[in-house]
Amino acid sequence: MNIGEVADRTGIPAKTIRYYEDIGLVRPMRRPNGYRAFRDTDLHKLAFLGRARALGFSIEDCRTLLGLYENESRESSQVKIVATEHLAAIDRKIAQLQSMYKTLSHLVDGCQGDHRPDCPILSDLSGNP
Amino acid sequence: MNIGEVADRTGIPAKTIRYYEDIGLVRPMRRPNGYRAFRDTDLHKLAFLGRARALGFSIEDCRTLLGLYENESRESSQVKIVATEHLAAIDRKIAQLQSMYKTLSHLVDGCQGDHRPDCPILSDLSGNP
DNA sequence: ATAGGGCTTCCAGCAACTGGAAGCTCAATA
DNA sequence: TATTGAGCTTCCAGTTGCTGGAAGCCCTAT
Repeated sequence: MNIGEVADRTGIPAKTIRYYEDIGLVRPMRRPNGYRAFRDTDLHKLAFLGRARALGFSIEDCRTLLGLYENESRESSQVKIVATEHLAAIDRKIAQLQSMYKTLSHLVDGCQGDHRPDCPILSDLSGNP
Repeated sequence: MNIGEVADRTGIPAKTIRYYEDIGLVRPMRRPNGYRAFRDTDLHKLAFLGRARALGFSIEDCRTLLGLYENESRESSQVKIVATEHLAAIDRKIAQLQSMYKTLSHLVDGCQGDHRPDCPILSDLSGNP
């Protein structure tokens, strides 16, 4: 399979697939003409990566997970640790965004949004109590 | 004021303050010895930036907001538009993270986390329905 | 005089791509 | 058969918002 078809089938842009090869996440064969030749295993790996990335795992986490996936003698606890830590990070991020949302939505609600310059958003940002 | 004191008082690292000068967000004066000399207005601007960044505004948004802040003839509607769009972006981000959280927490819950290799997290990532 | 801390600049690197240029290859058409 | 045009290749640069480090000047205190 050429890179274009792999891109179509996985939904991962060709550019990104090349990047993943660059950083050693996939190692497709090469044809005599220099084109990458993807096997089904490469396709599966890329689909795996696509799903892991969609769940927000970092590239390094993806590398780890892919390694565990291909390691017959893995222990599910190893996978669970990675996923649990990521889950906690997501949770922290959500909390942080919700805090921003809360603050900002109050400010926005208080802003008239008219032709006059007075604005509680700017007041708050400028340190006005 | 030297950069160190400004950093202490605003909580913004000196490195970051220099970076903000680089990209034109602040323009401190210079002493004859080459040191940056920050006035109170610079301090206020940096504090403003710190708060805006803490609310998740992008640097470009910060530039806009700072411009509006300093513009006597602004209209609060201009501020409100920037803030409202940012609020919507935060909302989208929260929704995305919550979706990830939901999926991943289900998978984590289903994982035994023991010495055996079987793991629903990897099964899911590998495309197992 | 010297030690230290603070200040300066510049260069590089992080994550995870993405865009673009220059150039080769291949399949299909005129 | 010659030539399009799409698809492939590599490499370099840029994105966002810093952050670290090196080399070197400045200032104060001992």
